[in-house]
Parts: sequence; structure tokens; C-alpha cells
Amino acid sequence: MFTTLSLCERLHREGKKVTPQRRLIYQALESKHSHPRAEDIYEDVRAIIPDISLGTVYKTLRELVEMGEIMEIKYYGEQSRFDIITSPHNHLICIKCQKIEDVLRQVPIPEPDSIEKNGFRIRQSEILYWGYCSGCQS
Amino acid sequence: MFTTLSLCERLHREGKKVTPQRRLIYQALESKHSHPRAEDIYEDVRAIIPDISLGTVYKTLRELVEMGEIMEIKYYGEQSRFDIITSPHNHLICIKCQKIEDVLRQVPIPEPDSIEKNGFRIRQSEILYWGYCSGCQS
DNA sequence: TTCGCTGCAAAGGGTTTGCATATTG
DNA sequence: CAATATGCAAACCCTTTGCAGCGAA
Repeated sequence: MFTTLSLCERLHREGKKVTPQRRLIYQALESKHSHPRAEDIYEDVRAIIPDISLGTVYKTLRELVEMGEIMEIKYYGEQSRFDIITSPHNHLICIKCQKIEDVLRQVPIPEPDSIEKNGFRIRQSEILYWGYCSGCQS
Repeated sequence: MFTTLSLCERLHREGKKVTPQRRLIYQALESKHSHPRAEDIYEDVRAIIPDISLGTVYKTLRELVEMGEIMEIKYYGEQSRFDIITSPHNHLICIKCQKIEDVLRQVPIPEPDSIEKNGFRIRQSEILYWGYCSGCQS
């Protein structure tokens, strides 16, 4: 997982520029425990730079995905969510409010046998648990 | 898993109408082994009814999802895919061509412990295997 | 004949893109 | 000063919606 500092160093190393917008987007990502949407980050940063554009947020998030520093998630709902943890873990997904929570991997994920894989080369796997979060049980 | 016949009976039972468009969309879904997008179904049906509209395909697929007869999948890529198998199973997803294949569930999926679940009530779970399909290994 | 369905075209919503201007290094 | 970023607005793409005419029961 990145830190704002490590990202700024990386920008510098790669000849990119450390702008207030980028730094604040990094900080907003770092401070969120949930899996924010672009708009969530936008709102956070807008509290400090009121006229930042949503486009800049999207560009910066896309850039981070391409740098491998965050991951994009689109299991459910309309908007993409972003995950700052790039190492393997599982997810709880609320069918009602679309909240996503992380689950540490306690046991290795069972692999399908070679007949079933049908030539597929698996690079990563994850478990999705669908259900209702504590706030959405009625 | 539905059959075209069972769906037509259900339409009849619920006061809906059995139209050639619906019947052909059902057949197209039934005949596809992959997880088709709306456009894939559209192309199939268009071979027989050249002026069917994409809108009708979308409406019919949405209706089937709401009837619980198929499931919508949006793990990856831009477009939704549709899964005619509604019983629990896992998925192989090709990172390159976005193909999705089914995997039978050989072993039950490990559950997170109650501490980690954090009040979540799990209704269903599935494993996603990300990688490269046989045609996309280079 | 009635009511639901279709096709068409427009609208919607999230995300990306192009470009002139502003900012970083 | 050169090169990259930003903000703005328009463009994009998939999907949904509204509506007049059509077709199933």
C-alpha cells in the first residue's frame, strides 16, 4: 500500500509533477477505510481546493491504476470503486447499500482442477461474499 | 436454469405476452455457452428478425434479471454480461479478452470468521479466478 | 378490442478527451 | 523557460426511458 510520500517520490522519479491536487487526492485515498468512488474523493478534496475538477480526480485515479498503486473494482452498482490495497484479499459486498469491506485471507483459496481450468492460466483469485452489511438488515 | 418453454409458460401465467422477439432472445441465451453481452444476443436475434431493436434486447434481459431467471455480471470491462446459471458457481475471467468461464464448485467456499464479518450477513459467495484464457497466453 | 410490446430516438449517467491556460521544476 | 497538469466543456459509450403504433390474446 502506498503512502502520499512514496507516491510523490515516484512522481518525481518519473519526471511527473507534484501538484496540490495530486497530493490531496493521495491523502484522501489514504484516509478512507472504505472503497471510495471518484466522487467521494472529489468531495473530500473539494473541501480544501473548492474548484478542483472531477475530471482531474478521474485522471489521477486512472493514472494510479495504471501505475499499479491502486485497483479499480466494479463488482456492483454503477460507479467504479477504488481499492488502495493491491495485495490479495477478499471482499464483502452489501447488496443493498453497495458498501465493500475487506476480508483478510485466512485460508488459501481452493484452485479449480486442471480439467476445469480448460487452459486458463490463473494469476490471482479472490472470494466475493454477497450479503447485507450491519446497517442494512431489515 | 430456464428453458425457452418454461419461460413462455411463465409469461403466460403472469399475463405477459409471448412474442417472437422474446422467444428468440431466450433461445439465443440458451444456446450460448459463454456469458453474452446484450449486443451478442442482439446480433444472434438480428439474423432472424433483422429489425429487432437493441432496446428490446435490453428490456427483455432486464426483465429476466428481475424475474430471477438470469444474473447480471459486471466484474470487468465496460459491458454487462449475463449468466443463465443462477445456482452457485465460480468464474474464470480472462484479463485480456474478458471471456468468462464457469467453474463448478468442487469444495465449499471458506467463510470469514465472525470477527471479520463485522455484522455482515452473507447470502451468497463466489470465487473469481483472474488470468489468461487458452487463447490469450503470449 | 384491449393491453402489453416493439422500434425508434432521445435522454441519462459515469467516465474520458481535447484544448487553452496555469503551474511545476 | 519548457513541459506537464489543470479546469472546463464537449464527447463517449452503454443502458434506460418515453411514446406512438403494432400485435398477441
